[in-house]
Amino acid sequence: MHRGYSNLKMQSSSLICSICKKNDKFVTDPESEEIICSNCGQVIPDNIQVSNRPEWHGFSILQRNSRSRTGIPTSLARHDMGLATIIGRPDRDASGQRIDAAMRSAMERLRTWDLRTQVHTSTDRNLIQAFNELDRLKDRLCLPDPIVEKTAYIYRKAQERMLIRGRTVSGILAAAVYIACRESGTPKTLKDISEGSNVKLKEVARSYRMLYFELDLKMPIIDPIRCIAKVANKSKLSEKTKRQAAEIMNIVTKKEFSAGKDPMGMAASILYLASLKNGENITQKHIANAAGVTEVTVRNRAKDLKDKFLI
DNA sequence: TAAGATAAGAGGGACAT
DNA sequence: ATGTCAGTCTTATCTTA
Repeated sequence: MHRGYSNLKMQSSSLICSICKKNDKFVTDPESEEIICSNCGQVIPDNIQVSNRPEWHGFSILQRNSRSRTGIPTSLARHDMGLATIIGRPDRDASGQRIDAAMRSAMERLRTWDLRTQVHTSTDRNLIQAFNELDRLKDRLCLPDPIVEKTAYIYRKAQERMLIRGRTVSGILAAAVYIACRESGTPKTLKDISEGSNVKLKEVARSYRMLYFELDLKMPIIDPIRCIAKVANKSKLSEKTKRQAAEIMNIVTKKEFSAGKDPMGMAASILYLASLKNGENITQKHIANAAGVTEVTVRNRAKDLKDKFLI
């Protein structure tokens, strides 16, 4: 059985993650163009110290090779957590001698049973199906590994509590991804996930609420500044506009004006107003598109903001 | 063509029955 | 469990500059 490495589009960059200080592998969110650390899942700020050195030193090629760690890491996102031993197809024994036909057929039988017992229980079969799907989801949504691990952890919990029965694997999985994103502060909307996973928005939302209650989750609220960053990057707005929008967002959030409003809608309209102030020609349509809300929402929010804050 | 206005409808939370 | 209500957002259509 081949267990491949992650097929996420890794980019080796000249950066090193400022949060976990360990990692120089990043994935880029194609939508928002945010750079995300593949180790800790944090979004990397644009202006950051550069250093692409590994955290260890190698004084010779030999040492270098011996110090780089290889092998399949253990992962919650494998039904056996990547720990299983698998009987291979050897035609030689441990000392390198060819093994005879009788032994080979015995090994073949053992191998068959070995494989059968590994995926024996319905739990295992369910997890295998789910994690295969998670693997595809990872590519579609460009999820960094820590989010994948979190998702797998949540899914396992749901499985343990027998919450999957009578519901679809994809629905629960999509909801788990959403929860994982929320927990790590990655601004992905239910809509993003619904579109990436071919699960209807309604079902993702329902599954999410179910998991939220059943697993007793405490969800951090979405940081509205993150939403600003996401929308601004996606719609290619200038840094200046972005900064001003963030300031406005801070004020608005403090006055609790944004309570109960869609944070993406707020972010979109604030960016719209900020870009007008800076003389950037940006249409409501463009910004609404980038935020995944309608023009009408942008208009209404913008109008409210103008009225209340006289911007 | 972009922006504003208006209306109908969906879906979910709060609350009462 | 079910119904109602206010508030939000979406979709669609029309008007205005």
